[in-house]
Amino acid sequence: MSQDGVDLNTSLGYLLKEASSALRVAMEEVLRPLGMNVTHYACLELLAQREGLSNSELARGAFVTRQTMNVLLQALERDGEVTREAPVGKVLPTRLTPKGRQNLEKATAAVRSVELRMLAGLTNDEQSTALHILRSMIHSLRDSDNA
Amino acid sequence: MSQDGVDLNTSLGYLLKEASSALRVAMEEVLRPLGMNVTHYACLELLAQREGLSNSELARGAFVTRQTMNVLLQALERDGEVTREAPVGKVLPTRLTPKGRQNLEKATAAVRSVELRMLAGLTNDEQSTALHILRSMIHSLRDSDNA
DNA sequence: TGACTCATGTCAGTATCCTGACATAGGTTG
DNA sequence: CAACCTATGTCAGGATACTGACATGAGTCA
Repeated sequence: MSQDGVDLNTSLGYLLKEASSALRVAMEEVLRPLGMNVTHYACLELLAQREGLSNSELARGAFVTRQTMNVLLQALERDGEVTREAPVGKVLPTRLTPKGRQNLEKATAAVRSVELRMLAGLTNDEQSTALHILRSMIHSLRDSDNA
Repeated sequence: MSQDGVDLNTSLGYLLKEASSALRVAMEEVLRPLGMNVTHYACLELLAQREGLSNSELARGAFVTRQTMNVLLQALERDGEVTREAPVGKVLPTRLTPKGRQNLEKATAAVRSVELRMLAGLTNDEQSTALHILRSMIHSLRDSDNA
């Protein structure tokens, strides 16, 4: 262990990864008792906010590939949490079932408690500043993605 | 695609994941031509900042398991980027070779350019605020990790 | 209308990382 | 000193996500 505070603690990139990792661990922790993982939860949350998203759209929103999201959706459909009925062309719009919506509710509560814990030491001003900063970072990184 | 800006964009947790994902993608992009990935780079950077770190310490610093870091270190040792000589008890301190240090230099430059791009739209004040905010989040999440 | 381009859903194969388990070294406590 | 507990390095096995590739539907342009 030796020391704990080194130069790396002044790197925004490293801290970003560390924070994201800590958040992921905390979320997995509260979602495991509910039989969910982060991708599973993200998928349901996305569907709750925008009904009828396609497989590809969900994949982008959850930061996984189409293939990964596809196997997840197959499992969710098998478990009766979502339905994928009428193909619009080649696109398969997905919708939450009552069961899926119910599962999501418990998960949302669990995840919200984690978010509140994460924001505990921050003022409202700091929170909105954080939103602004993160949006700026994302925008700057995406812009020259193809550089 | 339909709309792009939804309610999810006000969730700090989601934006954190999005930013981290974008940063990871951008880093992988610039590291690939150098024959590195993010974990590989993180390992070398950690060793440059603190000589003689053990496998477990490196794993924690790079946010992977001991096993994953171990196979990476074996590969790095085989390629002559690091050395693991005198076992202190059971601990195997790792050190950078000149070759490893040289590879790291190029990688650091590449990664720094990504970080600068990420911070392009932010003032100095915003950057230090971001450091403060991320540290607070990490601290709050870690505190009750065993809850 | 026909050719072209792009995005989608899906299949197969592979790489990557993690979980579980074990023996061992170090430190602590009685 | 001995018994415990923790942390380390390592091995095997399995889960998870990704890359590559294919055929199909939608939109565009001549």
